[in-house]
Amino acid sequence: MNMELSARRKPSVEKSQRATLADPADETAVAIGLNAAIVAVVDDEPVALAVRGEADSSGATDALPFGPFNPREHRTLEGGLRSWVREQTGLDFGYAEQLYTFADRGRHADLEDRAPHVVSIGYLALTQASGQHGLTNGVWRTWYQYFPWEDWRKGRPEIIARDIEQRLKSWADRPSPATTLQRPIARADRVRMCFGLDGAAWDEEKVLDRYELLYEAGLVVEALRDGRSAAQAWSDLPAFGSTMKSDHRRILATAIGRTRAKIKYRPVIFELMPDDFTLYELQKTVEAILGPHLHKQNFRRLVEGAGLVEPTGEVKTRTGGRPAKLFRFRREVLLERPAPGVRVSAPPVRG
Amino acid sequence: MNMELSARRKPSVEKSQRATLADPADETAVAIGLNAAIVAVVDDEPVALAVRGEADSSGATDALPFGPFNPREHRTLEGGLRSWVREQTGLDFGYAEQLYTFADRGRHADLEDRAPHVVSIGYLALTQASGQHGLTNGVWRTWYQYFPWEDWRKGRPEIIARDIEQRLKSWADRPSPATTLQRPIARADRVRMCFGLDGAAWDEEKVLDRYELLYEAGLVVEALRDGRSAAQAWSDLPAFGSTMKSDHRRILATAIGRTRAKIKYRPVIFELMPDDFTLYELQKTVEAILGPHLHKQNFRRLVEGAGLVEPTGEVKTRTGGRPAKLFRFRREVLLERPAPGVRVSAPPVRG
DNA sequence: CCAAATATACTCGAATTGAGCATATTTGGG
DNA sequence: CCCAAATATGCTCAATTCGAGTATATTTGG
Repeated sequence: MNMELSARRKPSVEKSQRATLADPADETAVAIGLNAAIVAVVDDEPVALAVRGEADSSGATDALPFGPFNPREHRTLEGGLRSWVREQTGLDFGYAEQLYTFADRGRHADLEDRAPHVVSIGYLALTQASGQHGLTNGVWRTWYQYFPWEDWRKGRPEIIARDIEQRLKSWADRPSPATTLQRPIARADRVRMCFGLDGAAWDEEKVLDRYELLYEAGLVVEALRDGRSAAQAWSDLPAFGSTMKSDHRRILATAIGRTRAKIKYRPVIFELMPDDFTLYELQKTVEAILGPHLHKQNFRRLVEGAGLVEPTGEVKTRTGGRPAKLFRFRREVLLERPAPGVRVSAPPVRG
Repeated sequence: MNMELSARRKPSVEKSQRATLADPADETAVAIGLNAAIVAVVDDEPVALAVRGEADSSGATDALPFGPFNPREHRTLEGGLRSWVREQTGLDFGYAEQLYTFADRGRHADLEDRAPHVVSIGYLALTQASGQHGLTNGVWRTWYQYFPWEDWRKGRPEIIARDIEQRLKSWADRPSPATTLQRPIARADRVRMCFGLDGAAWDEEKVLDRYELLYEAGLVVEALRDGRSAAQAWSDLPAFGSTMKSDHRRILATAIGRTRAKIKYRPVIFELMPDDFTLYELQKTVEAILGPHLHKQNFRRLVEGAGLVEPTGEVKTRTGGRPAKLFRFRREVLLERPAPGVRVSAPPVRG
């Protein structure tokens, strides 16, 4: 969020609107990387598709499927992304949306002005992991391998109290190098809000905020790799989740946060489901994404009442109890409500 | 949303991860344009900052402040954007967020493979129009100059029934060139949902969807400029709002939609307000953004009850009636609630 | 046939929301 | 000075939604 670097050159308004955009070989030329965070749910576990790349300077080998955008070959950004993913993993996914465009990575290298200028565009894709897709390469990895502090399925994850809380608080107490004018919320408050400490509520959507806080505090190895000064202040750090190549873990954090937010107001949860499913299977999938447990009876009332599903007439018998009716996504809901989604409000979990 | 173009070249996974990203002078090099949709509210009218550029092929002269991202000069994308805006307009804005990265523009030209490969990153900025800012260039233009169908302040705008509805419906009845497999929602349903026709509810957030529908149907002049076939099927078209250079109107549509959505769950409305304000002034600003009218007493209950504001102790006397208490934004709300915003639910306006 | 497990139906009080009525305090005109 | 008009503010009330619990139905496995 800091800016202001160059008032050195001052082209006129007209010049800026005419000149440089026309010649991609000049100093404003950059390469664009397309990156796919492909999300699925396998056995009630939220996963993302990772490929193995070469080890980079930090030793990271996991990467998201990615490749450069080539405007000669790719008609659209999303089309280019699909080509790369198909080529690298054999997967054809259905739903995709753009997440964010990152250009700030490798700041350390950038300052020395010899790094390639690469801009990353992150995408979120949702798919069914099992089924007809011909996955030829890549492996489904649980989210929590990269973000153990996001795993609230068995209550507050230990790593927060054991490894994170004290370090972040001590980082918050260190004087901030930048003036606080540009940063309206104090570090200590950000720590408290992001991680639900000292009575604040845990917000499962703030995945990116939490990752960036750990990055700023130098607690994830990417910070060390990028030469952030905060990272050098620690010694004997435990691992704060597996790392990934480049800024891929940041992109995955963005994807997880977006997924958690989006299923609440768009029926994208069904991208992760088979055609027919029981309401409890649907609930388990929602809980895999969101974390905390929902009230079963109310979930059913919610999802049926909103017209999101309709019974197929079949039942699934091997449930271990009374057979469950099978449902399918009711597509007509898209024509009826402006923002149909699984409007669950998880009970506030506080710390 | 169509894709799949090239399976011509098939580099291996390893090659794709190593080669091209490193050399920005190769065929994957593109120029990045930074574009700012700067939003304010002037006299209860929602406005955006426009600059005058040279007329392009369609005769458009209005543009958003913009300029190329230069990775040597600009440390971050947002920093580059702020430099360009300051240089072109003299304005320093506070709040900014990234909107979307567009690369599909000028499809016609792209096919002939001689257009520069430019990727546009759109940003939304919110600011107070009046006040200390030294605006040296550029002019505040009402949103509705570019999007007259979005102006519901006096009920449903005439242009929908007079110029849009029939044309869109006749376009929807024409056979679609692409197979419908990729496009799960039929044209007629999209028309109905986007514009709130035939009993569907008007959703003020779908600004981009509406613009893109008009673009696909060839009803905005950008479609003609880009050589879209649908645009050539019409004769004697009335003007569907003022056009803008390049894809700037699309970016502005994205900005308006995002602003309308965001004030409901983040306290960004206060970026548009002076420090002290009455609750009715706040309500008028919200209504300038969202359109329909809110229930005054409930708005007050909502905004006070949510802890978004606190009284300053002063009153504003020249209201034409009983003096109104002055309020200010209560920043502490950021530390209390995960998603504080003006959670207004406008009454469903149907057509 | 029964216990355990699961699915499904229904109830009930609390909280939120939509809408309107009532009261308070100004200004401006006779 | 008094009153009507205009605006601000306080309060009520019914409808709806929400969180949580109880009750019933239908299976499987011993």
